[in-house]
Amino acid sequence: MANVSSSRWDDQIAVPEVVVGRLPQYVRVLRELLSDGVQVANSQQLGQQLQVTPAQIRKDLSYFGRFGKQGRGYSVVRLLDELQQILGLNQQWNVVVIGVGRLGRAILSYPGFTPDGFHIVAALDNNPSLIGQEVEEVMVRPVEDLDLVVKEQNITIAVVAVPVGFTQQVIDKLVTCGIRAILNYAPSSPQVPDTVKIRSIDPVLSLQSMTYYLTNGGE
Amino acid sequence: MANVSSSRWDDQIAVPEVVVGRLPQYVRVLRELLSDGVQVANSQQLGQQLQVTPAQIRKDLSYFGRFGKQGRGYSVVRLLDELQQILGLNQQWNVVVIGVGRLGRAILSYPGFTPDGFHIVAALDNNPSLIGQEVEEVMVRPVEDLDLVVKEQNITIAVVAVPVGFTQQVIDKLVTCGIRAILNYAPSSPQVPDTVKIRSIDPVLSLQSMTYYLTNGGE
DNA sequence: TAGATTGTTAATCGATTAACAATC
DNA sequence: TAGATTGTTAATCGATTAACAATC
Repeated sequence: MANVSSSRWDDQIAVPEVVVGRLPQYVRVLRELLSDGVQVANSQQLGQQLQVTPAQIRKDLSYFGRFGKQGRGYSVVRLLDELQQILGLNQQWNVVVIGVGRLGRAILSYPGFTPDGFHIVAALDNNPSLIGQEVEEVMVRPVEDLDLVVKEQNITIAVVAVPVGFTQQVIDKLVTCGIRAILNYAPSSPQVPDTVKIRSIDPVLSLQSMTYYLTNGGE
Repeated sequence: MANVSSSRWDDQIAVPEVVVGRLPQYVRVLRELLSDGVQVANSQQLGQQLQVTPAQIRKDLSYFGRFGKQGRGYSVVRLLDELQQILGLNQQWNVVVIGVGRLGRAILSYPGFTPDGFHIVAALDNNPSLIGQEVEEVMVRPVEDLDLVVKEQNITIAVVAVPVGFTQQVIDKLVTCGIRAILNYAPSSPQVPDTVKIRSIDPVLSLQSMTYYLTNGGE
């Protein structure tokens, strides 16, 4: 019942960004539970693991569908699969890294991306002495080839690891090429149109927001 | 006037965590303005740079004091210095890195911490073949020495770069040693008492929250 | 069936924004 | 002084939590 067309979950209600931000954490916990052999979990148990209230978990999930069973809870495999589907984690994503300096190389050699379906298939730099070199099985190409590389290799995500002064111009180029998801490692907050998503990895900002508590309040 | 004791800004009102989280970004923008030779900026201009409303900037700052001049705006040097003071950025912070694997070494060689006053003065691992080695001018010591090292070198911040399975136990040890600020690079969400601040650097989570928009909504 | 837990609505809480008197 | 912009209060907006009927 109540299956009238106007009640379909994806009709109008936009999902708040803060909810989307929590889903990957749900996925992580569900994977753990799955590998621990847990078959069913209720919102109470999930909430405990995730440090959020059970009500929030149920509310968050309700934006996407009805995945639980009253009186029982959620099937771990089922919920995991649904969330992975929703987030697009059941597919491969091709990634280009811009900037093959110290940081760029660390990113290229980081083994944590591949198991989650993020494949670094291209690396660009404008340093002539790097171009043509092979780094972690990826050939370094000039930044001018960006457009070409993105099309050729069906790339949808870019990781930016260039010096801070070049960040904005590189990101502008990425946007022009049609890239709509950017992971920025430079200590800057570049501007993008709101059709494009960007996340910045910025350890110094994280440290600086903690020293506040070391300096003041904390007895 | 209105300087009665009960109206002092730091009397009761706790500063929301979300406000503290924005201050380091304010600092960054102010530093840019300073190096561009800008002497005065109003909340309108600051808001533009930071992509927030002028009202939010004024409100945020009002938690800490009255730094502006009506009709003019804020002195860039003055405001910068005040915020650096509030965040504790005018002092040096000694940092220990736990885990000297691939990631730990990348962190040790990252040049972005030092200019902001974060000095990595110790590195710990439990791999016997690493102990005693010097990495980026820091001698690797066994994890058992943690307590000793923290005391000896007056360390207040820890960076965790151990494999995910060891994260929680390492963090428990840090908490026991009195560390109250932790930067965690492992893909996990460790539990800490709420006297301790922790921030996690997790590029995969960031990517996963963006693929949602690549998969669905984005026309 | 009785017990448990969901999905959802309504109440609460907190953060953002608007508005404006104070004042440089 | 007139004009501009702050600091702050009140209004709005949005997110979290509580509560409970629906239902497994």
